[in-house]
Amino acid sequence: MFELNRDRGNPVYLQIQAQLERRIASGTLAAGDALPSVRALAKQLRVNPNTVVRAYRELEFSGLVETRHGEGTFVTQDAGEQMQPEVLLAERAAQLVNEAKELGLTKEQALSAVKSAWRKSSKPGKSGKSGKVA
Amino acid sequence: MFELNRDRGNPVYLQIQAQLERRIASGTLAAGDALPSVRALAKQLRVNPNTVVRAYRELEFSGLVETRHGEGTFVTQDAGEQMQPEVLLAERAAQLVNEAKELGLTKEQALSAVKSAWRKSSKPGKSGKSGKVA
DNA sequence: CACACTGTATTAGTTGACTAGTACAGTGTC
DNA sequence: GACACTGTACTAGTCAACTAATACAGTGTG
Repeated sequence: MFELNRDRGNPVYLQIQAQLERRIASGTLAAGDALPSVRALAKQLRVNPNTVVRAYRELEFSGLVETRHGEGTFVTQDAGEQMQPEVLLAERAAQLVNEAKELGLTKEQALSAVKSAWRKSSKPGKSGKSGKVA
Repeated sequence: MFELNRDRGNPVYLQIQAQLERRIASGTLAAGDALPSVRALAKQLRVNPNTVVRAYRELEFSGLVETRHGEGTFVTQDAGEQMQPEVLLAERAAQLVNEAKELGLTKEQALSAVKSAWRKSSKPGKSGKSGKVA
């Protein structure tokens, strides 16, 4: 069910977090559902319980789950809402707008950049020389 | 001239890199100009020469400067080009388009997200509950 | 309360990112 | 070649991120 890379550079707890987020986004985990207990998931993934805890904490911080000591960890009511594609994209859009304004660009220029990027991403297109992998 | 924070969490070499990028973007450092020597800048910043080297290497990797052993480090011909606001924004736009496609959204939805973000960023606007600081 | 489950807290080991110290190597001028 | 500059390579120390080991604490059922 879960798949983990134990390479350095992409921490296990982030992978767990991401996979749970995907399940919440897809509705596999719905509001009110219990997540696996930290011990159960840790055993399944052959990982320390604390690593699972770390993932759950991240999810809790972003409001997707809530934990009740002694009971378990549960998907919140508005988790599905937060994982709507439009909501997720809104974060990136905010970043882009932020940078555009810092650079002194107009709204039209920002929109134009997106259109252009959309075009380029449809065709493979040859890019100019190198670039950061980031 | 240069200002450094020696806090953990934002490495000195990245700060040097960023400040040099700003000067290239603004034209203070033009194509063909020599950067300060690694020793000179290191002395001025009270930092190890290798830290400056690290910054120069990053700039070289992104094609903004080129180094000539024994001579110095120089701004490349197309550095100014690369630092055009439109070019910089294009990277973010590509990220946004990428995510939009992964989420299965349309071009119109992506554009709409940007417009909406622009609107929200103009007014202070009250946001909903918490959120990642990221 | 005993028990079996749940999450929580404390402590410690490993590892890579970052910075520094110091020696090496190329360029140009005298 | 000597000298004063330039970048380069190697080695080492410090620190925070990540993971684990293990003990602590709450919940619910018999």
